[in-house]
Amino acid sequence: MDMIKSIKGVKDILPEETPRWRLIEDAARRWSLCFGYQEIRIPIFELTALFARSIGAATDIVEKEMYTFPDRDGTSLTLRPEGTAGTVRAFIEHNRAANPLPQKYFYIGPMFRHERPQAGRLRQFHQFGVESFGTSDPRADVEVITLLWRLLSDLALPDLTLEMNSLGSSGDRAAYTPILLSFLSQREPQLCANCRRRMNTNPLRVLDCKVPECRAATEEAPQLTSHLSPEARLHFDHVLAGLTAVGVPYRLNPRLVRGLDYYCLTSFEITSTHLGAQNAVGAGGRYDGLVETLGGPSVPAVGFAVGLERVSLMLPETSSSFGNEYLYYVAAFGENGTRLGLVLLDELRRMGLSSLCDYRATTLKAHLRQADRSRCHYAILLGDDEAARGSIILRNLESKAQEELPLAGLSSLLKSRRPSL
RNA sequence: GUGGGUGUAGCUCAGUUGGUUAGAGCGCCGGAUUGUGGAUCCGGAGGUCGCGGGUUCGAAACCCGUCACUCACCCCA
Repeated sequence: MDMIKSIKGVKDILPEETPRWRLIEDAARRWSLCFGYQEIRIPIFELTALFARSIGAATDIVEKEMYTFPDRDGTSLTLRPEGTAGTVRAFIEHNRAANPLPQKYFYIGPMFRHERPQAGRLRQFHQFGVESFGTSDPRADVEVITLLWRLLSDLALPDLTLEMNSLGSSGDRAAYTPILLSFLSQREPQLCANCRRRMNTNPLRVLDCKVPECRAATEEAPQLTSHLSPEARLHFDHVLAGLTAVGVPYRLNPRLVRGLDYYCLTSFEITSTHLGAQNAVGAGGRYDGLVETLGGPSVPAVGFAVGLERVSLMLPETSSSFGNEYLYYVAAFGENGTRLGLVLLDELRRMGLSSLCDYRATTLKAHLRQADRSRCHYAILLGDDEAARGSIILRNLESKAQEELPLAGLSSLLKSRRPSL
């Protein structure tokens, strides 16, 4: 019979790796709560229309990357490709805008996109993201960017760069696009085939092309940031000034374009040179119109998302080299020792003292080998000799020091030695 | 969707111009040590050589196809 294997582009996170994932997730939760963001848990599937309407029907995500399937009654459902749409939907559905604003949420969980897997890109991947609702003040932009920067810095990720841009209002972009197009059409022969196609589909993306010839050809292209409305310009200046004030370093990147339709004004991305081609660790921006687009009140919002696989790829080994550790190994052997050991093991665990035993082992030697391998700090030796004396031998597995202790009340005694646990 | 690279033991990999029974290190199990772990020594288990077809007296090796993994394009976190 053929072995059933996992689906292309999905990964098992094995016990050896879960400690590093907990480290990342714990840091994300800690920093979020510290900044006043509260956790929200939303479904991993939604009506397809939600994503089509929010992300943009013409984007790659919606056009060809969604896991979409019919429910039994025929309605089209989709595994979430990102977290903002569902968070906004929940915000509207529960009429959260009737509660005092601002409201700040964060989420952690799996997302799904049907792409060809490569380094740092999977079909099921994990994102941590935040959404700040109700504040159009640029300090809200500064806050989410600062949260992202503090988190990634805390995790000691190497060589991070924060890139900043402003996409202006939708009106600004509408006014700018023809200006850009007239420039591009002059240079069209120098552009790559992809960019000539992009001129029709998404002209802003031409500025973001990696092909050197395209970069050279667009070197002197008119920049969106020099065609911003006064309000958008002022907002952007305040965001940049705020970042400087709190000491978050950034680099202006006028070519930075976000792929999702709902972004406006502030747009940012944090990249690292340690990631291969998919070099964005986290990215986000402002999306003031999205809540209204999805049928809610007019509520400004700003947020970001972080790719946790990419964080994990960059996480220094030193900060995650610990494995799972346990306190006690109960080496119970012999007829009476085995019987008493079963009860002792349970008593230790009820005290909250992590304890292991390999029930296959019948000799002390085999027990100690298991105790060593399983990273326990102490072994509790309980054979028939000890059983007859009503005692155990507590062995420190690092120092090899042993002491004999009474079996009665042992778990309480050991607990009192480690009150912090 | 398009292109490149790689598929041999649980893991990392050798395997000569095609030649007998496919190897090593690590890991695993056991013994040396019948109540004391990690070190050492000895032994053992573990393989459809990704899969299918072809060439050949003979294929892990050569050819064709296919699948998987991987990197990159596209796009994105």
